[in-house]
Amino acid sequence: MITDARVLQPGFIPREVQHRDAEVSYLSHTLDPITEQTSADPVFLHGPSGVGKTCLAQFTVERLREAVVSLNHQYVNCWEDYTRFKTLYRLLEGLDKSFDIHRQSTPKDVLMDRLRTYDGPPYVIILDEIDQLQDTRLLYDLYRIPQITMILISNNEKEVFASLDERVRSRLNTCTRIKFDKYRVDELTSILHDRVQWGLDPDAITDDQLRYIADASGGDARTAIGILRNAAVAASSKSRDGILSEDIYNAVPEAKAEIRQKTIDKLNNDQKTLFEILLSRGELPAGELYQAYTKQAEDPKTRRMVRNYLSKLEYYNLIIADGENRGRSYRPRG
DNA sequence: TCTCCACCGGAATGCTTGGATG
DNA sequence: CATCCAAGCATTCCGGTGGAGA
Repeated sequence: MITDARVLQPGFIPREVQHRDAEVSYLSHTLDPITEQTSADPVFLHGPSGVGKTCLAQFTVERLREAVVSLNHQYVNCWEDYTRFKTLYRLLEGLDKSFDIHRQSTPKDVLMDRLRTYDGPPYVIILDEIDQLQDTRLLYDLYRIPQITMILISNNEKEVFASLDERVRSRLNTCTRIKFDKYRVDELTSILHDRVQWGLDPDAITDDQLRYIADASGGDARTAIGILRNAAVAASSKSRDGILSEDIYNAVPEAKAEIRQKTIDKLNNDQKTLFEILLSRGELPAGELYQAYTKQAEDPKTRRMVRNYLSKLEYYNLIIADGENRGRSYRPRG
């Protein structure tokens, strides 16, 4: 029944992007100078998760590559590579210039120097989840490298700009910003329909079932495709040639749990402890949470460090922080 | 309305780690 | 092998904030 599993994978880049015509043409237009072998101004893509920001950026760069004779490009997820070193390392990797860098610190800033001396064709870099970068001056440094064109992606426009260093902000304030809204149910349905066409037997699933999935995913394409994948896998493991509604009902919580589990796996022990306390006890004021944590953790960290952990958990959408200052309390999400 | 204080989060400083270097 | 050094994590210090209670 599954004819091509790749199109149901999270990182798959489709050959056509649907319902984002305006965004695609806006982005391509901004990147136009690259076809003349010069770099373009930075672009900032923002909007909630699962609305096609990453997909569209990669898709557009892919298309640009077909039109331009020579062009280097690289995608970096700043959630995973959030330090200056790791980000720079990835960027050099994209130019095949990282071969002799093996450790976390060759002399002071060799990586940046090497990037600065790059004088090849235009280098288009996609920096995803830039709000996770701990050193935002990196953006300023990259901005000043003439060959580099930056596509910046983030969920939260305001927070990013608030956290930026003054010099970066004044530069990026004027750059092109493209806002992405959540997909509507009919849009998601047709996106799913497209994936089915490439990845499943045509009769495996009905339009009504696709619409149900689209509705259940809350406008998030990643979740929707995850649900479709799980339902398809469940059906084919039972050697059926079509997806039953039952497969879909089961796949909804499964897919959501999968996405959540992926982020939980990235937590360290202290962060997990905090999250588990909130899961078992529900909402807690900050003080009580810290007390519970010190009892449970074998080597409790300081209050300040715990605040860092909690803000990380909040960013990961695992917990919700209510209230300001003195009255703040934390509770698990969902 | 004023004062207190729990809590937030920025910044400076300290500690640990592990590849590089002689 | 000993030493060096910056990354990365953690602690310390501290000003800011807003709700509770006098």
